[in-house]
Amino acid sequence: MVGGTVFSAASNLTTLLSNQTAPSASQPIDSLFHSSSSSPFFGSRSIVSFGDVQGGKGCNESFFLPYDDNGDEDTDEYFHQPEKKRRLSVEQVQFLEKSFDEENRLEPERKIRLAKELGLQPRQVAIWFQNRRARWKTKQMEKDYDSLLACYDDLKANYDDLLREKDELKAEVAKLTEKVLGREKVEEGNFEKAETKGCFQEPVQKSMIDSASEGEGSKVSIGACKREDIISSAKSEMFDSSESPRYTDGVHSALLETGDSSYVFEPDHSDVSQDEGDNLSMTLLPHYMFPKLEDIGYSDRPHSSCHFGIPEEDQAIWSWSY
DNA sequence: TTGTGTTTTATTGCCTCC
DNA sequence: GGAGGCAATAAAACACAA
Repeated sequence: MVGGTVFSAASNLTTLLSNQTAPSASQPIDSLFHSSSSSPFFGSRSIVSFGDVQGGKGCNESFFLPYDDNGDEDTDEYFHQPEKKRRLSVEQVQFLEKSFDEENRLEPERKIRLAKELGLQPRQVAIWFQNRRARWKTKQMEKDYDSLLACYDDLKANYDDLLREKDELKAEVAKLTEKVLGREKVEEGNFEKAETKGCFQEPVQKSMIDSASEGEGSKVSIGACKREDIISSAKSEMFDSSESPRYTDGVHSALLETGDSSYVFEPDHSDVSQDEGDNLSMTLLPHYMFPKLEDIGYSDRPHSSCHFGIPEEDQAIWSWSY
């Protein structure tokens, strides 16, 4: 990159020159880049001379040799040394962090101003912001990942509960059906007996059927009812029963209130590909199972909105905006 | 002291926008 | 076409265990 090359050359030169001189003597060189010399960060710690970066540890010390200490020899040495990276001072970084918190984008004027205040090259400030944005993004992705993982765990637990509940309901339906059929057989036997005896007359049969279909939620008197009627009555009895302890939460009652029992009685996909969890097929799951992330406390980023892609207008799965 | 992993600073190449 | 942003990467600086 052209700019980078120019900068490197310039900073190389200034570094070399500053290494030849005492810290205070480097200011005239700095002023080539910075018109202001009143910055608290300005002077020996700028791009041209990082004297005490990180408390003077590491090779920064070697970059800031004492003025009266074999200067000429080192001058030649450093003239042939490529530009080295130097870390910004704690104060500089703190200042930049504060500025980044205010606004993570740099307008040209702000960049110049910050550079002046910190005694850095504008390009250094720009690079710092760029790298800082990259770090922020990485952190944000980690956070997002954790949140999504938590969401997934919740959903999977919910899904497993529903599966278990569905199995229980199925078993109960089977049990009731069996019971009803048993009684039906007995009644059929009695009916045939009675019929052969001729003690059943038309009006009586009709009244039995009427009473059976009238009594929603009541005990169905099983006689000449059709098998389908009986089963459906049993089902409605089962679901209408206020004694049932299972539907106490909003989710389940909402499920039943829809009047759409397909969630419960739909063909059992889970039995076909029952690798639970791994085959957690979002498309098979009802809407209520997918809370918005905000609803579960995930609102870290103002513009983020992860809805897990569920039916609400068929939002795309996993897509959210920054 | 040294090897190794992590963090920070800087470069490069590509892309988008004006 | 130039400026600025980003991803990928290099390399220096740093931390730390052995």
